[in-house]
Amino acid sequence: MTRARPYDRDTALDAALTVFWQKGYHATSLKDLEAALNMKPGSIYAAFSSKESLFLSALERYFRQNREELRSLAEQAETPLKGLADHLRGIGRKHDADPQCRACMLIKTLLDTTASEDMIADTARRYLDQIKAEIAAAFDLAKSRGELPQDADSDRLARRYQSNITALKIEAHRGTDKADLAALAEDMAHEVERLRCPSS
Amino acid sequence: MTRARPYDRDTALDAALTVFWQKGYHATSLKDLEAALNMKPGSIYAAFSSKESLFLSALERYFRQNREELRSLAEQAETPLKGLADHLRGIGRKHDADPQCRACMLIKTLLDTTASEDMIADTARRYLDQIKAEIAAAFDLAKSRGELPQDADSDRLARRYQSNITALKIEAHRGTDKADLAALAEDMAHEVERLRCPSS
DNA sequence: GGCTAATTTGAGTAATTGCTCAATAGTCAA
DNA sequence: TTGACTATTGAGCAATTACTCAAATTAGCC
Repeated sequence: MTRARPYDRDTALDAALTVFWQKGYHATSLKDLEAALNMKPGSIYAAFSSKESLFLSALERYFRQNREELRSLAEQAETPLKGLADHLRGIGRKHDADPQCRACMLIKTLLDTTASEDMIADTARRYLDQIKAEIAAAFDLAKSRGELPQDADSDRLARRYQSNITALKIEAHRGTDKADLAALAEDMAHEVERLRCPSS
Repeated sequence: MTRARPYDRDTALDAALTVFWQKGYHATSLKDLEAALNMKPGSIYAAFSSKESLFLSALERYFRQNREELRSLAEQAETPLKGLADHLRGIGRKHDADPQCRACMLIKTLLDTTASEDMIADTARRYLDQIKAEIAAAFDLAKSRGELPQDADSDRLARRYQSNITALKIEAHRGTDKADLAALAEDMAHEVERLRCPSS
């Protein structure tokens, strides 16, 4: 019996993320993971210690990707506010092939996690807070550029904005059709753009 | 050994709903249910046939309660739009004892459900659609009373409104503190009230 | 080629899963 | 009191769970 090619950590983590995203932490069995990672139980445990630890590593990968996406979007945007508005439109337009992977993985994790898995829920919460901070930074930038009034409350706006993303992704997961989803995203984007200072 | 008092269906369903709400469908074991319902496995299966069927019955109960709450709120409201806005404020104010039971059970179910449990996911989707229809009816009423412009799109407004409720409840589940949650709810409520016809 | 260290393997672990059913306990009309 | 009927019991089932480890396989170095 020949031995399989040594695993590649990132490839394995991506595969794990996909399964966990599709089925959720509890509903994903080691058998599922063995199939997805193409690794036998022993290898999985040698590499990742436990199912929980593997999940946390996959979740971290998801978080990093999302944060990076958000940052690069902020950099490329014409103005901070337009960047935020267009990001919403982008989510509304995107229709992932897999309908099970449309909701935000962090939110899904938060709702799927029991009191007996503090570690996981706390991690998801921390990541969500960090993303909210990124959003708040974008609103701050908009303020410093005069795109938003000086007395605008960045944290409050960020919370509202993140709520919109959460809801929009859940709506996509729910199966809302393309046109309706785009309309919802447009409503949200419009709300962001209405914040703009008349003078700017 | 004395026999336990015969079970009361609604009491049992409420208990089941609580556990399922706290832990989710997958993470809830029959042992958990036995303890919560104070029934032995045999009795549970005699009464509810299967874990899935018990879950569906509990979910239906949750749905009926929510629908009723929404309807009675619509009836009592000063005006339809004010009723909808105040409902959001109410959710923002409410701080349930159990932080695991703050997110909407239908959304939680939708995200927790794998492809292998179509029945459950589809049921949750149907219930969500019915609730959306109730909201749309409230917006329609607002139109017929001149509170909303005649060209307002009730379905679109309803989708947006339901998204707000989803996000608000998830934010509560996340553990956002009272003041911030209330502020978020106020933002959402304000958005509803801004729809009002200037003439009304 | 031969040696060593590092990986992978997969049968097997104990514990838990959802669930069954023969035995038991209670109820109530006759 | 009896006996027929219903509801409850809980030990126990096969299947699955997360996980382990001694043996097998490989790669890297001399």
